[in-house]
Amino acid sequence: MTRKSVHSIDVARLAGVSRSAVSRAFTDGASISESKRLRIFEAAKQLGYRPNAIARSLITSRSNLIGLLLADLKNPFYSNVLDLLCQKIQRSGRGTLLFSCEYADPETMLSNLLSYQVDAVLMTAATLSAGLVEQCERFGKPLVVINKYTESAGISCVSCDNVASGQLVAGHLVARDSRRIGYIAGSQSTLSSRDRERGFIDGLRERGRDLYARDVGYYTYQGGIEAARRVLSLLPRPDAIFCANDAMACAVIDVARSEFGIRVPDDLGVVGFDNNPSSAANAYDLTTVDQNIDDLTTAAMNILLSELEAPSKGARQVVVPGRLVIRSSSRR
Amino acid sequence: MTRKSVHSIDVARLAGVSRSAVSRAFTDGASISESKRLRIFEAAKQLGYRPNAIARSLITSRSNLIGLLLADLKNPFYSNVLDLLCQKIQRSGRGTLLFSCEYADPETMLSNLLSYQVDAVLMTAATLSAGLVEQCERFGKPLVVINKYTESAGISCVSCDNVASGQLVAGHLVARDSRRIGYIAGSQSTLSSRDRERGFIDGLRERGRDLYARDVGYYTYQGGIEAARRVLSLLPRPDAIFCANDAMACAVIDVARSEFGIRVPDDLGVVGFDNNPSSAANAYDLTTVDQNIDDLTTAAMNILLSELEAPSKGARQVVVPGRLVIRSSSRR
DNA sequence: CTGAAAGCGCTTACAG
DNA sequence: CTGAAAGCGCTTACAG
Repeated sequence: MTRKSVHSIDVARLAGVSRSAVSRAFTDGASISESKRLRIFEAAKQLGYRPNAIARSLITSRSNLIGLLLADLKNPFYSNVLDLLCQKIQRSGRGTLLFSCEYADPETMLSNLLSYQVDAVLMTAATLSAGLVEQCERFGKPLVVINKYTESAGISCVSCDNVASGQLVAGHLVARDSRRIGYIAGSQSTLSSRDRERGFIDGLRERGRDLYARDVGYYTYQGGIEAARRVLSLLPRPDAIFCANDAMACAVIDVARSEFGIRVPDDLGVVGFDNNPSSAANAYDLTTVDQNIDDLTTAAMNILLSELEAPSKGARQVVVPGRLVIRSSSRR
Repeated sequence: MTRKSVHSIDVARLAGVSRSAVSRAFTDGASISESKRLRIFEAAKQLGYRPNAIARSLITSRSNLIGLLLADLKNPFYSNVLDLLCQKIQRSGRGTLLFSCEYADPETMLSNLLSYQVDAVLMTAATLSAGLVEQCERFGKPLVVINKYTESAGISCVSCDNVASGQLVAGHLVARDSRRIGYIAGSQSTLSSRDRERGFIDGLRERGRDLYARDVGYYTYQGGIEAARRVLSLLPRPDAIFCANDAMACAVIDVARSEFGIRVPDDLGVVGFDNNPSSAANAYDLTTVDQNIDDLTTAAMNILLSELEAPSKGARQVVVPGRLVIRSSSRR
């Protein structure tokens, strides 16, 4: 049953040509007569032949594979990023080799990726260790990082303009005349949360306000629940809270309504970050910052592709503006 | 800068052995003395060598890659499935080659997968066409389908027990004494939605009830909104609605509360399917059926791995029971 | 246990 | 445009 698989030589015989010709028929821009190419395609179709991408990779030293290093796929932000990246990689005629850093060492996963000779690496997981960067450099593979950057390093990275987005939110909350304004951070260690906070605080200061309260929710719904309980226990109560992501913002709304009897937005304005699809649902109708994932992933792919064509152009940094989406959770 | 990459011959020279020995050092169970293996590892580490997985694949005709054919990654159910599969594939010492069928022809994507000589194929996307099955068979690659099965075909598939789960929900709603019970289907064409409906209706009948209303929401929040508007306009109104997934169930709750002033669960019990993380949030606190994704993906991997060890055992079908998670959206 | 040699399936200068 | 030949980096009988 497991029939012997078909190779270029089989196609060559059937079409009455050489293996070289078969190879050329499947190579864009190779010099081969149109009639011969057609004859070969005919034979190939009849036999169900497609070139072995593994053998091709070995000889051309281009695998046409992009390596992805991800984590936290339960978070809709990351799964949406993956979705778009995967589609864009496909559209470029390549394939996606995926490794998750959840419960796995990022350097080992990168090493796996590189052993498959991926042409380039995209990552959103893990903080950018020196080892990761060095490994990519040693293999001469372009590395593009999405939304997880270090301040240092000459690494190409694409991220949302977290500082400016924080400022946007500050402007919005001041405009609605919130007085006691809180911030719930994602985690202390991520630059994205710190940048959002920095922009937010700067934005408040510029408008003559100070941060009234601050807590940490670790980017999770449950963490948000606990932070919300602490922050909403303050007296006088905050009248607006900005959260570093949507999951925590939804938690704040839930705690406010069900445990404190606080009306949202009347007594409390709430703003999130990410614009997750579910944040738009009526029950939350959450004001949030859209990170423009489509632009983010397009920018990442553009860097990657141009780096593949002409390597070593040096690192590029792209910052994509965030878009404030005002919904009823912060109306007044 | 792009330093010449290091190959087994370089390691061999440094360690003073043959290339064969280097290869054996990196092959589990190959006969090589322990001292030599250590010496080789030493040299390899010094040079930063790892065997080229592409070359290895070519010669062994095993790529250690599992091909995934997915779609609808925006749906948390599928992104959670991907997350678990990817981790389990990694843990088996393999890698994940991912293609999305969103806006792409499934047969072409499968062909891409096969051109990379994946050892097996897992799919949740697309309905199982004859072409897909035939292609896998011709290449002698095991194929396991998750939650998208046809009634025919001798294909290994793993799915939630949709019929029994529908019955569970029926039992629950009758027990809470709902009288006018509705069902909102996912789509007519998916067997999963039809099976849930069949089990549900059977379960109602067994308890002497009939379905009071029925509509279709295409598995989306927006589709659920529209279906909810129609179903909730019926007079007398339904007093319970079972939806084929959580997104539609949340839509029903939102429409009931904000457009009809209906109290959930007091005036209307709502039950979903999937147990998405966000369905547990206070605002919905949704009763739902958990598909046990962890069991589902484990079962799929088990079939795959045993098929890789001893091919052609014939198709296996695994049905994983669903678990009814009762929350406040259906309490009385 | 060990090394020399053949070969995995392809592509690509090279010479015509 | 075309084919014969070399070679991509590895693994694995084979003989010792």
